Amino acid sequence: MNKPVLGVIIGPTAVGKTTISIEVAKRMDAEIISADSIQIYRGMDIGSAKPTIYERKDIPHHLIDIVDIDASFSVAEYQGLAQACIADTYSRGIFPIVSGGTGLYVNSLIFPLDFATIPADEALRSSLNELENTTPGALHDMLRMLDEKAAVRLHRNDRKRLVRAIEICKLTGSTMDSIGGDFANKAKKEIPYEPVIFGLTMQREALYERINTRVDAMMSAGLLCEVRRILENGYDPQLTALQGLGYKQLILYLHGKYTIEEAVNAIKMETRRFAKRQLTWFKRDQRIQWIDMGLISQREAVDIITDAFTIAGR
RNA sequence: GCCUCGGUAGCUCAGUUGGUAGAGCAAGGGACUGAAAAUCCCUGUGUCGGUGGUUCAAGCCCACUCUGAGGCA
Repeated sequence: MNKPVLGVIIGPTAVGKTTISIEVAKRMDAEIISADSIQIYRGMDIGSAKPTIYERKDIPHHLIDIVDIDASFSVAEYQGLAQACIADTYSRGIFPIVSGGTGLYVNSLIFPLDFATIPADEALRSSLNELENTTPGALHDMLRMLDEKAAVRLHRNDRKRLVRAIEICKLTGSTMDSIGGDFANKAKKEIPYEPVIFGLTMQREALYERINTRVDAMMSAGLLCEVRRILENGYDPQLTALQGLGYKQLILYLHGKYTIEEAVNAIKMETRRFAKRQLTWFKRDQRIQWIDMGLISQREAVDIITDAFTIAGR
């Protein structure tokens, strides 16, 4: 029995996913499901490079503007919403295209990942962080007692993951292994669709050039006003959402920690590094068919992807 | 024209009494299961401005030379 096809378009920031995805969707009367951890936030438009209302008017886009900036959100929630969204498009006879650059969000759909059902426990988290501050290495030692295998896998400095692992162990009394699957998919679980994945890429130098240009464009489009407005609305600069590229650095500028030039340069630099990390993330998924956007035109890329999606979908 | 101080990694610089170099940042590589634009790990990068000389041995000493900054005239 054939599983329905899921179109997936991934790639580093600024490579041109938005345009390509929309063009492919137009040709196929498809709908787009965003896999972007910043575009989910209402009010973060310019800095997150959200497709504009105009770009979205012909093609329904899902999972953009779904929460407020101070909402707590997680991959697990994303996975649930996206799976429901995908199921809904199938039921309406529509082809779904997942498009985005947040590796973990994408993987939550194209790997059979089961996230532990334990929500965040802020009190536990802050006390664990406190403990690590006073006794460095304490978290790793603690996890070793609770879940030897998880402790081996995590570096002793990787605070966030150590905290999360301890959180799960403490609240369930069991280990990570017994709760979830893993990337290697040893459990041989299956996802309910057949992903056809295209990765957009480009020579590093060209990509970096595009990033620099795009950051300048964001500044002329009024990113600073957007950031100012967010702060005026009373949002705490410490919020996870506001650690996003462009927001974090402009907040530092507004707080007088940076000159405007320094802030803009920092945005460019950190965006380049982010793109590198995205590439590292996606590199290991052998199913991805890579398209070098430096070698072919946008139109050709759209042709290739549309054809592949269409043929697979038959 | 003279004097002084510089020229060492992509950048800013360190380099002991001569034993062919090292920090930070940048960069590259990697990890990633409910914060992921987050978090974390690893790694070099060299005609020491050039040419001669002294020396077993020169980034370091000497001469010449190119070049930058400042000062004096």
